[in-house]
Amino acid sequence: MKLSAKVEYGVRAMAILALYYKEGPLPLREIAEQEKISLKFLEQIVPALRRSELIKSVRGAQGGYILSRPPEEIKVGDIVRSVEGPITPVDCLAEDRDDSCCHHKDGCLTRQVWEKLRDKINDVLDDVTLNELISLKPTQTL
Amino acid sequence: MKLSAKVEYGVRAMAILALYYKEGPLPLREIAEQEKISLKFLEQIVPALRRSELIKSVRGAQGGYILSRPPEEIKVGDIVRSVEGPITPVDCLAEDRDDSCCHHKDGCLTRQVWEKLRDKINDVLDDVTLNELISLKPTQTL
DNA sequence: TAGATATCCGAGTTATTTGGTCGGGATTAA
DNA sequence: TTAATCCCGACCAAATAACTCGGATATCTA
Repeated sequence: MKLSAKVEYGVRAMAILALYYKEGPLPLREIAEQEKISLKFLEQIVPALRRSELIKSVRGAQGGYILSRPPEEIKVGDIVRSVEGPITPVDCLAEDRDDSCCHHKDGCLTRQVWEKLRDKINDVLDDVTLNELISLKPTQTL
Repeated sequence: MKLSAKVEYGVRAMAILALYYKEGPLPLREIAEQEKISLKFLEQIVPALRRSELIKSVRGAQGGYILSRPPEEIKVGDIVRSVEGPITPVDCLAEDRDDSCCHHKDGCLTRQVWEKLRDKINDVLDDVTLNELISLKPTQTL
């Protein structure tokens, strides 16, 4: 029950972009430095975010990335699903196989839990926007 | 954001054991057949459940496994955590590293979401007992 | 006591996924 | 024109997942 490093980095990157939202495009190099992420690895993560239209790219010198919409309109769930695809706790919930979950024709005993789990995960992640992420600021290292 | 096959099989196996709870120990062979799971793979999954005292084993001929407690007292969350360990959506929530989540000394922007996510996942899974699993019966293949 | 039936244990194997790296091409501001 | 930047695809190593296999140990039944 883990998120991939890609998702974690993706969300961190988006949080940084939220902080710089009003200041025009921010190059990946900056994000990579601030978050201590390999630039090359970051480059591999952001295309998904762009294709989902969560960010826009500005090519060439002085270019970079900028959020497509204000931070309060972007949910963490959007980011997670963009980078990792739809939330599917177990394979049999994938879209392509509407019918046969397991081999049981008489109804699978466990499917309901997994559906509920999937829905709740989406709920939690959709309940937090980038704006909340950067303003609820620090749980403080305490 | 996937559960392992072990967890999925583990929950399925526990559901079967719940169905047979009143009939004494059920051998793995039976479960393996009903759920079309490799016996040898099942053998590798159940020890965790036994060590967590969710099931008891009866060795020798006519032996098998039986739930340690009635189905209504066993939560799906118990099973998942038993087989897969504690729910940690991202590594920095693991127990051993209370302090440094990421490299930020000034408080990590994202940690809160992951904590919330972890808690909600546990909530959902702890909200369903084996009894509910086998009595809410079929979402019907529909 | 002799099977037969089970659990139990640990090592080995294969396939997939993850978490990257690397090289270079296309675009554009200065 | 040069330097900064995004963009794309191939490659790679390590870890993990999903099994398999062989056999030891316990115990019921006959």
